[in-house]
Amino acid sequence: MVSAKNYDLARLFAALADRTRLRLLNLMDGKEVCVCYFVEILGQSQPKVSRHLAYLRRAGVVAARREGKWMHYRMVAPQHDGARRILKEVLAALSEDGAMQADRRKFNKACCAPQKQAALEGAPLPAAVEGGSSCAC
Amino acid sequence: MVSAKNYDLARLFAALADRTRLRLLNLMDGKEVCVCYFVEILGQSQPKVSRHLAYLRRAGVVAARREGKWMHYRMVAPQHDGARRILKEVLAALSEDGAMQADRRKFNKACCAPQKQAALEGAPLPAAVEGGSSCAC
DNA sequence: TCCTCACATACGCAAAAACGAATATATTCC
DNA sequence: GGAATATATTCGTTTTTGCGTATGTGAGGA
Repeated sequence: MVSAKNYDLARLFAALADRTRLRLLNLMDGKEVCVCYFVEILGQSQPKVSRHLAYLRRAGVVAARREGKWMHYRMVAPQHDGARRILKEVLAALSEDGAMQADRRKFNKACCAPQKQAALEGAPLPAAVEGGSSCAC
Repeated sequence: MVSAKNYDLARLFAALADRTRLRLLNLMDGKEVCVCYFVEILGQSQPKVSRHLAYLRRAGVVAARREGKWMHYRMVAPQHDGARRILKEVLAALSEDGAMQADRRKFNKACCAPQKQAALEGAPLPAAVEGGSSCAC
């Protein structure tokens, strides 16, 4: 794929320059995830999560899809070669971070037994996105 | 080298989330550069350049060395494996950006004939840093 | 010692970002 | 149609960032 010229890297980094957004991206890695899961796993207020997702969407890093009452978010690979490579390294770095691993563990647990968490009763399960793997259960 | 645990990636990205700072890093790639060169090449005010260099220094991305009246800046490879890999991809991406290439060309021209630019008369030439290459003249 | 040069920092301001709280919107269910 | 649910957006405020301008600092030269 050919790189789009004049990609705004600074804008990409601004999107990455926030811990909450990095946590969201870490959870979205390889999966399409419902907002309610983000709220549950991060333990942050719904408006806060929603605002950060909107920021990522405006920066072109993620895309959203509606399914009934639920919204699913997934990462989108940038057209720009360099940006795509950077993002790949970012996700790799996140996967080695202790706090991010804790988020993933919590996510898997919730994903395997959503009925245990009142807020996730009936919510659509995260689904693997092309090239990614879903929950291990 | 072992990754330092709990590296603050968001902080790194904040340092990268500014076009002026990306231009500075692009020029510093593989070289140790005097502040006066930055000012000349970027065409920005000296306090502005100095402030952004200070920001990068506080973020641990660059280090400074005094030589008489002059200050030389160079990049420092982060201890953290992931951060180092990310930074490497960032520099690679920058090197493919049109505006960054223009900066580099201007830099090489000034470096080869500093006497042509009044502001660079007598200023110390950029020097290659370990693993980098200096000016091509 | 005083002046100049190269650079750093302080100050005041404007714009952007982040947040909690409240409210709006879209969809489903009854 | 009306209530309930999931999510988005707005509002007011506080914090952070970036900038121009002015000033401070350290080193070298006369």
